[in-house]
Amino acid sequence: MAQKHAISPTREENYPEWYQQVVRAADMAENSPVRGCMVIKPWGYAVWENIQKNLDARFKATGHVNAYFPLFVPLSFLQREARHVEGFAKECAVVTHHRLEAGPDGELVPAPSAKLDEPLIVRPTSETIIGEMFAKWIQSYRDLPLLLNQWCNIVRWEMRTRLFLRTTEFLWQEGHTAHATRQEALEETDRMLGVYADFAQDFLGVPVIKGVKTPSERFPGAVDTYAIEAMMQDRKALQAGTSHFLGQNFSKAVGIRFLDDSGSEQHVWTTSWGMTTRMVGAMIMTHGDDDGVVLPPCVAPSQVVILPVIHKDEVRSQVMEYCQSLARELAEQSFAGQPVRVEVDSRDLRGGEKTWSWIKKGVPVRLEIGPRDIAQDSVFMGRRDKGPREKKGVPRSEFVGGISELLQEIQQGLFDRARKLRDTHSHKIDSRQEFYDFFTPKSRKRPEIHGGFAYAHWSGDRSEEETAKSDLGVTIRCIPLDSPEEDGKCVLSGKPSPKRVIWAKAY
RNA sequence: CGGGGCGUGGCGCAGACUGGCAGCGCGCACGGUUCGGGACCGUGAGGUCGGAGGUUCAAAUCCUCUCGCCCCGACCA
Repeated sequence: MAQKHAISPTREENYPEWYQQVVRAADMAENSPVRGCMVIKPWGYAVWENIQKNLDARFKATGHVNAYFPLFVPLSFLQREARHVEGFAKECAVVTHHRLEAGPDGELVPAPSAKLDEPLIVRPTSETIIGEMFAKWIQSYRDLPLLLNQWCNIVRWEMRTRLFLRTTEFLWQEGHTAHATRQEALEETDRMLGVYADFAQDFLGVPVIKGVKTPSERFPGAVDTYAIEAMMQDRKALQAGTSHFLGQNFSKAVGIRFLDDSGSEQHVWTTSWGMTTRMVGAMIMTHGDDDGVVLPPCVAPSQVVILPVIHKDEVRSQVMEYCQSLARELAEQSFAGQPVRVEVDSRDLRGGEKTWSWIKKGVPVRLEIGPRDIAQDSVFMGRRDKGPREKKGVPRSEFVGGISELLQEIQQGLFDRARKLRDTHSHKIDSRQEFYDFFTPKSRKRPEIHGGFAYAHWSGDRSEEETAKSDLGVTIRCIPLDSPEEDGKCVLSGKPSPKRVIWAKAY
């Protein structure tokens, strides 16, 4: 008896629970014995590795190089930038001792004699420690720009966590750059925002909007925070990457000075930018369906999985040989500049179960190969962007020759579908009543999927943001960079406004 | 930190009100029948019921204390 869907509940029934079940069914990650920390399992980690590989190439192509800085930051470093401390102090893990010993009850306790003179914090971000090194390395305008990136883990002691979307420890990259002029630093901030947007859209098929954050949503210590915002299938916004223009805030706090070409002392202008394992969650919530994860081909660890159909031992070697040669032939093809990634699944599992395991993992293309297909020199193909039973036979040579186009078609199709969903649920809103209606679910007890992106005017007043947040749980996600200047009135206060901003419920 | 809920084989749960041999479904192992499909039948392995103390002839169940986790809120990539 076939189930209707592989994932229960469906997105419609209970979106947050659907998400958890999808991650689980795809075997991508699970909660660990450590509070708020996840274990990323091989399939999930392979996705992250592909993200890393592609992003890293984009960083290199824009002139950045990788380096590595310590996991620990002296407490006093954090304190140097006033707003920075304020923002991060309440979520810092602190190391106070360097040795354990048996306590009165025989249990291990931190040794009083091994108390650190100055506590260390586990980095929640690395501006201060990297800035400290920058100050040593930068003397002259000839040392600039300095364009570094590091791949590492971060700890932020959040109250509530969810796999990939928000975990106490997470993986990310953080770019840190120093420039001679304000203009150069602004250009860098914008360039990296562009890199993130292109990556999200072209690689992960996640449509994003580039924008600047309001002061209340700004990175602690930044002059301006830019972000890319995406809409998930529950119509909530997810911040998918940030690029900060830090001005001279950190260079003044840490003392990063140089002599310019006229011999006068200046402070450098810095930027920082980051993207995290949250992107895996963003991708899942953008493309996933009621049968599980749907992976865009670019990021899929395996783009094609071959499922040998063997129901008699006599055909085993023939079928396996055909599958192996097909796999080799496919791997000689290329997609997005790389060899097609193919896997032959020879696990000792029942056919249906095996097929469904790959559906739940989100592999773009499945090929079922049995004696019948071999006789016709064809493949029996299923696509993850179509229904699980919507399969068809294709002549082998035609399939192999067209694999690159097929993967491209799936990649593009997923992006288009996601953009359509976002556009369908994005509206210009001009009255307070309409605004409240848009963000109020019909059923209060069990809120249905509702709302979306409201393009509405905002006067720039903080109190209006607070009203929207306390009344509706809605915040300004960003002030879109590409939206035109347009005189209007704030949808909440009626005060004059120069531009529409995006309001939404957010993760 | 405020409000709710839950800890029972690997996973999901029942049993608790009214104390009486620790159960069910899934998964797992083996055998068989099937199989271009998430099949079925049979057999089997696996639990000191989160922990400590108490009441009792007898505690998963009642009482006291304690630890942990999840959900809703505030915080957030």
